[in-house]
Amino acid sequence: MDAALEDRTDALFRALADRTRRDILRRSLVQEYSVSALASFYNMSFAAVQKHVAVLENAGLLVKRRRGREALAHGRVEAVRSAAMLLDELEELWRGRVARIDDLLAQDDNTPS
Amino acid sequence: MDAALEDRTDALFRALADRTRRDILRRSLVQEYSVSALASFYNMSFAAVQKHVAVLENAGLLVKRRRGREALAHGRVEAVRSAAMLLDELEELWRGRVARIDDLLAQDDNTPS
DNA sequence: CATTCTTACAACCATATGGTTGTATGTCAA
DNA sequence: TTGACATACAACCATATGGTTGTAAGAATG
Repeated sequence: MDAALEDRTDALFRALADRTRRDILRRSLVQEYSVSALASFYNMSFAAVQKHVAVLENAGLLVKRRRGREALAHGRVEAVRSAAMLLDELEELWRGRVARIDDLLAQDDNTPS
Repeated sequence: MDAALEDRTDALFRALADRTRRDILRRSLVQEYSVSALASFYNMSFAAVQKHVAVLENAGLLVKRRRGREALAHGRVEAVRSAAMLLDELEELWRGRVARIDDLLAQDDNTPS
C-alpha cells in the first residue's frame, strides 16, 4: 500500500475526528456556507473555524469557491464515500473474502522486523 | 446530539487516523494476535505498539482477552460498522433525505453564538 | 476615498499524541 | 526456585493540534 495513500487516509480520518469539523461538514454537505457564516454557529474565534475548514479542505472533504469577498465552502460527498469504502475494506477483510489481502497487509514502511 | 456520543466518535475516527493502528486493526480483524506478535510486525518499540493497541481498544475497535501470560487482541467489526454508519449518515444528509436533520444539526455544546 | 466586511495568515500558548527507555509484575518452563 | 517471556505502566521528549490575538489585504458600500 502506497505511503501517499496512507497519508491521505490519515488526513481523512483525522479531519473526521473532531466534532466541530464533523458539524461543519454536515452543514456544508447540505448547502454552501461562507466561512464567516460557519463561524457564527460556534462559540470560538473566526480563525479557529477557519483552521477547521482548512483541515477539512486539506483532507479533501470540502472545497471552497470564491464569490466576491467571501469563500463559500461545500462538502464533498465523494470524500465521505471514499472514507466509507476504506471501512468497507476492513469489513471485507474480517469476512475473510478479500482477494487483495496481500495488498492490504503488505507493508513497505513499517516493515516486519 | 449527545456529547458522550461525540466523544466516542472522536475516539473512533482518531484511532483510525494512524496507519500503524489501521494495520493492527486489519490484522486483528483476520485473526487473533498477542500484543508482542503484533509488535514484531513493526519497527518500533513494544511499548509503542502496546499504546496503539490501547488506543484501538479504547475506541472499541478491538478487544483483548487473556490467555496465560499473553493478551490476545482481535478486531471488533461492529465498531468498524458503526464508523461506516456515521459516514452513511453524512451521505444521507447530502442526499437531502434525512428525517433527523434537526437531530443531526442540533448542537448542545458548540451552540450558535 | 473611507469604511466595513470577509478572508488569510503569522505568532503564540497549552495540551495531546506518538515515540522512547526503564521498572515492575505475572506466567510458563526447566 | 530460577530464569525467560509477555504485559503493564510511568516518566520523559519532540512535535502536532486546537485554540487564541493581532495584522494585512481584497471586495463591497457609503
